[in-house]
Amino acid sequence: MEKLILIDGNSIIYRAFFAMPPLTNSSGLHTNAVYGFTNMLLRLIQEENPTHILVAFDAGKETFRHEGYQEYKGGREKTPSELSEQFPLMRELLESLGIAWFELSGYEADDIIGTISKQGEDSGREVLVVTGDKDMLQVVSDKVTVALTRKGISEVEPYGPKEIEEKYGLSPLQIIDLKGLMGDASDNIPGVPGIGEKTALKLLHQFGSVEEVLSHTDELKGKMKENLVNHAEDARMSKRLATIFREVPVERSWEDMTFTGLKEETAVPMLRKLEFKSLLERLSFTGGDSEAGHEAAEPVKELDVTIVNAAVMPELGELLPQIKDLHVESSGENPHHAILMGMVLSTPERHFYISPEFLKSEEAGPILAWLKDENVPKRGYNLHRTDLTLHWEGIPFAGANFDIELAAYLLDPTENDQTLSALSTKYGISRLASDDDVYGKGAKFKVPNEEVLSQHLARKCDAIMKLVPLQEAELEKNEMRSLFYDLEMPLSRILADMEKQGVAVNRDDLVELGKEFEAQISKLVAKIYEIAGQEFNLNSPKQLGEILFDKLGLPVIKKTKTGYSTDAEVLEKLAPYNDIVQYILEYRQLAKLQSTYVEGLLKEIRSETGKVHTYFRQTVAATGRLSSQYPNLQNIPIRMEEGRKIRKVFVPSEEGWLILGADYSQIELRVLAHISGDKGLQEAFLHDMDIHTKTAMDVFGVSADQVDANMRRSAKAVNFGIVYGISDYGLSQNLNITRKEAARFIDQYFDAFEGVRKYMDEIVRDAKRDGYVKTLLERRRYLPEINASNFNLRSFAERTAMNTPIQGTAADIIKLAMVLMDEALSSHGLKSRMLLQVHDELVFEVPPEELEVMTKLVPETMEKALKLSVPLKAEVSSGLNWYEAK
DNA sequence: AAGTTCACG
DNA sequence: ACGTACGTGAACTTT
Repeated sequence: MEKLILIDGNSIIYRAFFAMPPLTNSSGLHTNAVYGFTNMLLRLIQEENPTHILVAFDAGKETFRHEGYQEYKGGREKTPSELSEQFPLMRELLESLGIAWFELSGYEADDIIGTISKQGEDSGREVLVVTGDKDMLQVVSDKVTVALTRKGISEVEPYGPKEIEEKYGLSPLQIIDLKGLMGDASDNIPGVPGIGEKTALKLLHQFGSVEEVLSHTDELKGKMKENLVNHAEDARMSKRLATIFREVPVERSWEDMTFTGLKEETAVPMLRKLEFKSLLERLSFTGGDSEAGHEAAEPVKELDVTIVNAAVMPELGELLPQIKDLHVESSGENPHHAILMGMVLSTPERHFYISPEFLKSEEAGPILAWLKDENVPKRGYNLHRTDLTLHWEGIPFAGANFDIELAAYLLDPTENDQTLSALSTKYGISRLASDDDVYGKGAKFKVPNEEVLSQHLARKCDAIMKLVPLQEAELEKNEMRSLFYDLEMPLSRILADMEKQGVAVNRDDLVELGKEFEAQISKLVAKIYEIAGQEFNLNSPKQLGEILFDKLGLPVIKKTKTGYSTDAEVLEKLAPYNDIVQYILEYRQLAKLQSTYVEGLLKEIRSETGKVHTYFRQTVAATGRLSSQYPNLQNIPIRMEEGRKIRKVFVPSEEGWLILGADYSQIELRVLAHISGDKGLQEAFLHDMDIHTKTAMDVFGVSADQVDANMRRSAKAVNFGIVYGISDYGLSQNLNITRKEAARFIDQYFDAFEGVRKYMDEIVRDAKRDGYVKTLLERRRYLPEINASNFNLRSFAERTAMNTPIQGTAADIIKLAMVLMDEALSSHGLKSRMLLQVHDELVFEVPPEELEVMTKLVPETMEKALKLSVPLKAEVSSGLNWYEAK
């Protein structure tokens, strides 16, 4: 016998919230309502043993009931943010448990339940509705039982036709009439004044329905008669409002609601994230090893680790073909200078520890062959680092197939602790000591003896093996398999190749440039000390502040947490008061160039190669962008001529070759045109117009030739603001205008680009509902603060919701282009090399005979990376160095 | 380890 | 009214 449980999600989560004491997980997320709801859900499943389950939610503020009666549900307290932030969590949890949920704009959960219960009943199935709302009793029948919550949510009381008759002396449908007469304060349904439950029941027992009561008012008397006559229309309307609509266009099939058991593989990580330990135990989802939950009680069992030596090699050689999991341990921040500490290869039963010495010995041949075989799929943690570490040891590595760190990043790019230890805890697999605990941190770092080390590394490899299927299930659930396997995994190998290649730097020219800067700096310092009347540490904002504001008496424009602000923005405003300010600004600029770019870059040049080898981090930026370290080659100066000269020292690594750069033109605004569907913006890009001029025309309502430089500048700032998730305050700061003027600009922009306005509204609304936003390629970013009551936190999350799909999709696109470019270079047999990515730009070094083909191939490949409703455009240029490739 | 400033997209 | 533009990394000073 099939049995469906229908749950009124809103009703239950509200009741759970107020019934449960406050509860947060360790990251401060409120979870009490989710906990209460889940508890009840699990109890229901256990007791009722349903074959189908659906949780219905209200969607949107406006429902069809508001059409006839604007005050419907008026006067309600705003939902506290501690509760509203739990809605997205609840939906996510339901999905991970494998329980269907549904909502439909314009309808309440009641109506969805009314509709589905009717369908169930019509097809002869048994239905149990769970809610805290008595209105729901109207759907009761032989087949449909309504369970009303009692005492918070800890108990439910089932109502069939018999129970309703016993309690009220009414039929289920008469519940509507009851509500029509007595009203409902919580929904702001008026009813008839002076008539409460007692009177209403008396009337209904006598006449049967609202209509009958109203047509027999002559048989009544006194105040009650008067009220009924005067409020007849209120009574009819109240009845209409209380009537559950049972014809909702529900697009959920019976199969969609099938419940065959909880989905352990996705439920466990979610319950772990919420830190619902008691639920995990109750479900005996302790996962793999049993120590989770009672860590102290059970001793951690030793893994079977074999230290590999010549004698063990034959045995390992036998097993190699079936090994997929490895962990290479190395120390040091910079992977290009990492020190190899050891390696573990694992089967489900056994772990093989290979010391650095053995790996470099003659006997390790089969292991090296295994490592470099691209047809052997390998799974590990940060295989990008593994590749680089081994590379500098002279050991080729290929075949990366599943990277735990990369998967963790895609599943939650804002989580900053993605260590194997943290992931083990999160997914509830056997505990893994943190590296800091095993090695000590900072100056205390020490490699333990081989027995301890090999055991720790084996545990890591064991964790990798266990995490793979869990993360795979989550990637699958989030529809991220393609993003992971087709984009990020291939890209990680490409990045490693680019980094190994490195970029040649002309050391002599850089030193020379440093001398020029030095000469200018010492002149400026002398002048500054002269005006100040004393020497001081110019690099100290504190000392500088004392000179400027206390000694020279300049006006204080802005303060920081710790004292006077002396940033460039403040100094610009102070410039008219004293010449010293201009000198300080110039000093700051040159000092930055000298320390970060001349001295900093010189330190990063590898003497053996004369190159810098940056490390592109693929798992840090919340939007999906890359970042670059040791050195950062994504922030080499370009805006100011003095700094731009730095680019002259980045040169081809081979005689006669050239540097070629190609950058996307307005990629973010093109992405916005695509995802917002705004016709005007799309039109502009289809005709390849100057987008800032076009914006100025539409915002100021003028023709192209009427747009002056200032209008274009303003329009450009507005466009930036739009991409960043606009706010009047931010724009006013940028353009140095009042907030009111900025607000007017924004309004005019949205009037001109209605599609963009609609997108911005919708993305924020979606984020509030789902708790996350997505890019075109399904990259996610969770926004837990989107429903916060704190204005600052919430506003920040709202701007992030607007910006991330744009910036993130642009990141997706250039990553796609890199994968395509890598394929194109090898399929065309070209010698040209991809060296750098700078968010919307790719940099190559090219032999002269390939310049022509590359000048065509690179922009073409970038432009076809992803098909949008507007064309992508890439512009290419080349020269003897990076400065000239502009 | 945190705060300030500034380089880039 | 609330008070900030989005995303990074490095150098330097102060705590």
